[in-house]
Amino acid sequence: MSRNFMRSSSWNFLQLARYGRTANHSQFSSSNIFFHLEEDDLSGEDTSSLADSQEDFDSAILFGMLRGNVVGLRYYSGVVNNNEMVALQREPNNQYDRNAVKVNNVNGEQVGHIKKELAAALAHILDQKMAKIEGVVPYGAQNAFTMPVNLSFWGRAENKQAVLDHMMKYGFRLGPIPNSLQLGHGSAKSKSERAGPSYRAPILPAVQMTTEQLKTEFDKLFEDLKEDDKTQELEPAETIGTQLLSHQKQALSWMVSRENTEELPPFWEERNHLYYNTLTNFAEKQKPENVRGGILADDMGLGKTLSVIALILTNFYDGRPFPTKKIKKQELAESDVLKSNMSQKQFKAAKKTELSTDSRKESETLSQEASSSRPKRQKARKTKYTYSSASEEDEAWLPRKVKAPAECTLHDDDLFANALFGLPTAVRKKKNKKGVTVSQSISKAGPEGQRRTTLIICPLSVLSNWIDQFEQHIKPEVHLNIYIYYGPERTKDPKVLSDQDVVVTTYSVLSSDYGSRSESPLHKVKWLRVVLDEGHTIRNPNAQQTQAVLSLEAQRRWILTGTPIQNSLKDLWSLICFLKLKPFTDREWWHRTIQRPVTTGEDGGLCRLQALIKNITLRRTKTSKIRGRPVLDLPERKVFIQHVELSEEERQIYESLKNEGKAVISRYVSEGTILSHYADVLAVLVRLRQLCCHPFLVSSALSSITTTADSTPGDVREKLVQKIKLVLSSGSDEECAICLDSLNMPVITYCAHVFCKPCICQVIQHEKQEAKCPLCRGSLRLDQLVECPQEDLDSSINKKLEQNWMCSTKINALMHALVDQRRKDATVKSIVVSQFTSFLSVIEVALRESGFMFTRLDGSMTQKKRTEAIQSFQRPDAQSPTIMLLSLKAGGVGLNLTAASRVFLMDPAWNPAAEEQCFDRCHRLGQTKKVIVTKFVVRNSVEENMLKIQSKKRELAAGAFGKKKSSSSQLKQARIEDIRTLVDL
DNA sequence: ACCGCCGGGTGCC
DNA sequence: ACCGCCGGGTGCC
Repeated sequence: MSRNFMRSSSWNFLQLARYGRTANHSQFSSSNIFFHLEEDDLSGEDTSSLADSQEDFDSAILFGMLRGNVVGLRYYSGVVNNNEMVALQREPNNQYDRNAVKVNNVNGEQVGHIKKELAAALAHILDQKMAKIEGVVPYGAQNAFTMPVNLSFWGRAENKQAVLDHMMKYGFRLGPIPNSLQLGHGSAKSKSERAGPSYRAPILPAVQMTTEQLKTEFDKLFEDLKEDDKTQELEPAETIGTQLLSHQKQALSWMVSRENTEELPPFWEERNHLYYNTLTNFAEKQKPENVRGGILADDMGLGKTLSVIALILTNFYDGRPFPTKKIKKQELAESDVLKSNMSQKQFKAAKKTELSTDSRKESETLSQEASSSRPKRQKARKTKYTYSSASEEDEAWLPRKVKAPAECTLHDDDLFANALFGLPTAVRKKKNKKGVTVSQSISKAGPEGQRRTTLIICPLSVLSNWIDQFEQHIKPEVHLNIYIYYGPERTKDPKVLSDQDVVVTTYSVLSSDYGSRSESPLHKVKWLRVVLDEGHTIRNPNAQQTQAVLSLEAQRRWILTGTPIQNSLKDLWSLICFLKLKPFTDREWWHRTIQRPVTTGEDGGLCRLQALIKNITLRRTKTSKIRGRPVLDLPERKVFIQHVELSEEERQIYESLKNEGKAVISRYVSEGTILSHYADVLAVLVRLRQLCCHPFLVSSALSSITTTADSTPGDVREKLVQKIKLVLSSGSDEECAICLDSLNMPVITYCAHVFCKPCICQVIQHEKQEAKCPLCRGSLRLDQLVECPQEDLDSSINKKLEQNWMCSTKINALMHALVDQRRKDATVKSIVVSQFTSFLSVIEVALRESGFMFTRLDGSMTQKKRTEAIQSFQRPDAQSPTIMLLSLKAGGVGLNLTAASRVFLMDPAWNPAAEEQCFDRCHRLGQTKKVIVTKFVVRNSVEENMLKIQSKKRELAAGAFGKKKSSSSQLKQARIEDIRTLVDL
């Protein structure tokens, strides 16, 4: 590898990691300790020349302040108040001055211009993004011609001097900082049970973790705000057939009140007939519209879906429930047939078809399956599913429930409308495509017009769950129209959608529709309500998916997520945008008023964030209590850390590899180049972690990564192959930056970024010659993508396994526990989790030897096989496997493995949250037994050091999102210390 | 703008 | 006076 390539590739590798931090969509999540350490490590590199123009002024410091003037006030309509924040915007095409800088108020209305002499100095700084300049008008807001403006200059520390010098050249000296102005598998079944080899019990006692250690940062935000007005309960509409739990009634009450509220949004006050924003000091006559929605951030398993279903039916229209009034029964039955919807059974059949197909392609013809197997007649049922097919489309847009005959009278329409809304209606004539004139009722009154449709957007994996739950919880006699907008036969007609009560679709369908904008019926409907299930999937503001969601038109907006803040405060911004919270939908105001104050630890910053989140979020954890009783009567859960000691042979191999790694790392440390050799450091650590599990895991293919040679094109390719293997085996959160899902057919780009093959191919196709890497904007070519030779990693393991099987300390400890458990109670099921799927393969051998029945779930399995594995494991019969081998990242959030009550975490994860989520797959609603989690950690190894660093990070985080960090050099030193800690240097 | 600047009108004291 | 001074016209970038 040439020096040059080494530099650029490693730079990109790092860049990828850093991007993961800033945009939270890299395969390395920021929770990954390594990459967390990255942060602004690249600040010294030539980042500015790269198109990485993301506004990451996260680590911005204040350079200084300057008083300037805003001129030309009389030409613009934008007004400001004293002390109001203003935004500066370059106007390079101004015909009078290429240096022009506009001054806008919070609403984006132009107030004036920066006086030209100053603008001449500022233009370069703004254009080169050397600093971000923020303005506040201190006084003189009422002036007719000019007004003063206090400008504060923010940027990366390394740009400070250049900015000061530049300003000086133009005769401006930045002043000091006035304190007051800082606002600113295939499943394998063994034969019969037999004893198998015996395993020793671990020598060291298991240590239980305290609940405090398990507490997440997000929950800390809610801690001192338990004295809420969110304890009111509301019984759901009678159309809901399920008895709601107390906390679900609270959720319902809170959601209904948020949808119907007339209160001002957070940080707004009414002051003498004007509406003031207390953060920006912006005021306007028009009342800022309240957010009719919010974030339901309950823990997984508390019933968010049920709460939303209850909301839809309870607050169906204008504070009223879904109508229960029966419309002529005959007509109803008739309409059901005419609409040819699927029966429940058929839907389930269709669902299986759906699951058998690769979820990513979303190409199965759900509706075709449905319509081909559709019966001629069927009984009325509780929930109607409307499917689009060519023959139905023309009629489907007719008013719900009643297919209006062509000669439909005004009277009938009125009846219909009244039954629906209890409101006066007007009737207008409309022609459908066939030219048959029918009548359609349109509600005249009501602030929401005729909107009545709720759009639910969810990941494909939970789509069927929504349908199941609608069926389960709505009384049989209630006829709610649900349209599943999915599959190639989905309607193109927005009218079909807007005549439903509920439309359910997936993020990927929405996103692909959005790609052909003019065609998307989803974007033409004025929705009553849009619900985002697993709403954190829109956390990357640059993703097309997010754009597709944000461009939906809706009055009531809800986000369901158990993890609103996954990595950083930034995750919240997309959510806030979706909720249309003024003024935060504009990135600048979000930064200035919330994000920066919090991250820099500014006074009151956290309080603001708390106030904001408290206002729009309802969050209960499984341990939350209502009137002193836990919201869910979940059996207790205990987490034990089981330390194990390596055997002498293992220790020998470990120490020799460790010393080898130490030598490499200490050389980098002394050269001061460690931070630019991350791939090497990572490789060392991965190998050590693998050794802690089983020596077979250490792939010889990875060991050559540190060798440096001259690069031929073949070499470059080989390096890329090694890099992708490293990424795939590192156990870090492998996520595709495009689909934000776990990697499917991973490929690595020439610039060393890893994506799903289908995802990146789509990008290349779409952008043709111009295609650029979504992460670093490096050029992309189809023929330069390198795939991971999948067979390599696994086959080498399989060969070793076939040839000479051997045990390991961890396998010994696991098998001891499993055998012991089987002796005590053979019905207890266990989940065995590892980040290394190859380790799962090794464990398989041990399980077979001891006659355990097991199944396996990992990321390489098709959706169909996954479902089979889950179903067989969840079955209560005696033939059902008692052990599930699970790869840490496999399966979506909804994965339900409640059949298990024991979890064995074979190796510590970088991300404690990933561990937590894994435990929750069995510790959730439906779990009847006490759950015991065992984390195996090898004494005196990287694993133990990983735990040390994790807890050290937790302490450092102190405030929810980490206060002002130390200087960049201190940070770098800290990272180096972390690496040294990991290898005992 | 109750300013600054511009350019025309004007011109002893 | 190729000045000074006066007062009207005028006004972002």
